[in-house]
Amino acid sequence: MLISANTYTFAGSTGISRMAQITSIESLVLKSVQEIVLKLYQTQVEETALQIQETRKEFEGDLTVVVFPLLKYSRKTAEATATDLGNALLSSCPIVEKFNVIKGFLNLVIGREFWAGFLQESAFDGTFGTTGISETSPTVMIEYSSPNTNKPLHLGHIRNNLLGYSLSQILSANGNRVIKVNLVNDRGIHICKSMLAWKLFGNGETPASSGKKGDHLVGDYYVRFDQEYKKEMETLSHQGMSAEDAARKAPLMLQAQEMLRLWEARDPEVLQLWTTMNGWVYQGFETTYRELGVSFDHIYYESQTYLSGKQIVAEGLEKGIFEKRPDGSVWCDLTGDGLDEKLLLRSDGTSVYMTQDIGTACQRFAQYPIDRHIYVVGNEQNYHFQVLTLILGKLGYAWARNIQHMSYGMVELPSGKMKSREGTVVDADDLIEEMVQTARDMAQELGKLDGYTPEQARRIYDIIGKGALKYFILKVDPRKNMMFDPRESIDFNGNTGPFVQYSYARIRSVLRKSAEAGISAETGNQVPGDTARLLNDKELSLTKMLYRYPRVVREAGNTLSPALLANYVYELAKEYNQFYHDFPILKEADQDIRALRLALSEYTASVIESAMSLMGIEVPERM
RNA sequence: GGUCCCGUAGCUCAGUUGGAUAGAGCAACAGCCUUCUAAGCUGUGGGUCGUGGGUUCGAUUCCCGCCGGGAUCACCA
Repeated sequence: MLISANTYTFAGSTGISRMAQITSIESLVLKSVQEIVLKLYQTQVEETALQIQETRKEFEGDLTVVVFPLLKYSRKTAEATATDLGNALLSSCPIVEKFNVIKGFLNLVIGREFWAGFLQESAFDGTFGTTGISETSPTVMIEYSSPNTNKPLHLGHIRNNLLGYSLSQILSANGNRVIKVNLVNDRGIHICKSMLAWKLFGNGETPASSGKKGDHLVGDYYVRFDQEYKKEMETLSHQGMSAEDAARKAPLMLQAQEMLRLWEARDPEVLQLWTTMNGWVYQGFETTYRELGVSFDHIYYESQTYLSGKQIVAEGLEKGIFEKRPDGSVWCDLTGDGLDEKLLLRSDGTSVYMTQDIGTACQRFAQYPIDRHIYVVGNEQNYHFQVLTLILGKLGYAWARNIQHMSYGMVELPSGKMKSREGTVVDADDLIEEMVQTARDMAQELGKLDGYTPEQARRIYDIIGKGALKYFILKVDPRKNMMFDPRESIDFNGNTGPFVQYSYARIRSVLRKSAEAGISAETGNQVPGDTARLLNDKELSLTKMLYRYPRVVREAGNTLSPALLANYVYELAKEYNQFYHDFPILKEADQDIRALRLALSEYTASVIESAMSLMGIEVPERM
């Protein structure tokens, strides 16, 4: 459809050349093998039946053809088959320089000319590895963040936001038109709880009067409600009431429910309070979003969309897709799909979470030409999204199949699970500040930024602290639960964001010095004509790693996994650091070799910057 | 109880559509700064891939059972 699986553009938008549009070496070899098998064994094999993979490090070669599946056609031993194939490839496939056979594995060495050509023809300018938008680019809506307005954001939200933003970047880089949306849950009983507590115990406190960040202030009253509510329940049970009754009949709970009724009846006083307190929260959220570097193209509020699902449910009821019970509640029977029955409207006619999501989905697909809709929501809601798509399908919406739940795992702490009410959450703002603080302490201890103005230094602490946090979270496979150990997250060595950033900063330093010395323009580094001859082993393996980048970007898009980029960029930085350690760059006497190393350095920096930006991580010029 | 997810080094994690002797980081120990940033580089030790079967040329990967952990099945969102 959009891009064929095996091709991509070497050069950016400009450099059209003989190699500008080339097929990857894998598909090239694949085709050759197909032809050879047809010729030698008179058999037409499917591409999927052929196995070509990257050669493992401990063997010589770049690509490996696994010949076991071909033995039934060749009717020879694995070694003989592999050797036949190898010889045939040598003559038919010019990029194959030599081969070796170990057991049933045919290891192919790709010639140096190919790698040199790759370096010469590619535009390492930030577009490398990415696919631009075209006429036929699909539109992808991606919902993430989706906070409640009764408490500040915590570590769990951070994972959601970082994933959501990174996925938008990755999908954009894969030639999609991405629309980032946020659905703010700004109404409901939990919102009323903090409103009520503020009204009863707040004494008119405002963010301005107390100096508190708005979302934190409101969150404090949410906690306060819970404390006071518990006290009431205790009193009631001392008076002989059952725990269940106490929970239901505590005055605070009744008052909160009354407040929700008034809100739905658009009581002016309640609406006023609601508008004011939500306003505080939004200001707080805005700050946190800005600090995290995430953004949205459109923000939906549940207060504006929660009614829209009711109409659709009513229509479904008429068509007999749903059923009404004697008490007036409306249900969807999913027992035929192996699930339970699902409530869609309460007996009092009010809507539930599912009703709202049905409504917003319909609204969005009507409003935008969406080809695909991704919800970045925790795996605790797997059931919800399974039901949502099923119901939309039953309602006859063909686009229901274009809905995808990007289900990510929970963040756990060494102390166990995070629970808002028990105060065991890691607050988002606190965490960000701590990481930036740590970056500062460490930089000062190492004397890294001597000579920088305080503003410049602060900017860099910011980049490093946030880089550490983002990388720590994004490097884990999003589908899996992850452990967040604060002590470990603050480590800036090894497989961490700062390690990658440091590698970048060091390259930039070399490039600055080379520009100062007039050796080359900072962006004008080009590999020399006889690169194929000059490349040493380390430079060659660095080149091969750069070559892999476009594939990694695609794979990250296909699997919706920023972790692939993190793993890749870490490997790349490690590879470069070894090269940097082992070979002089500016001090290299041979001008051609020096030019080659400068170019490789610049290309590496460019790919690091690109990969990191797809994760929403900035890189510093110095650190 | 039904459905679903997870189990890889002491800890945190990688491990491509099934492929060769299962890899990193942290932690521990030992080296490398008169040379482009040592937030770096190099080396050592560390594993019955939870467990028992099955599928096949080959299983950490696919299927089944069991053990252990988690999520969910609300007139909460």
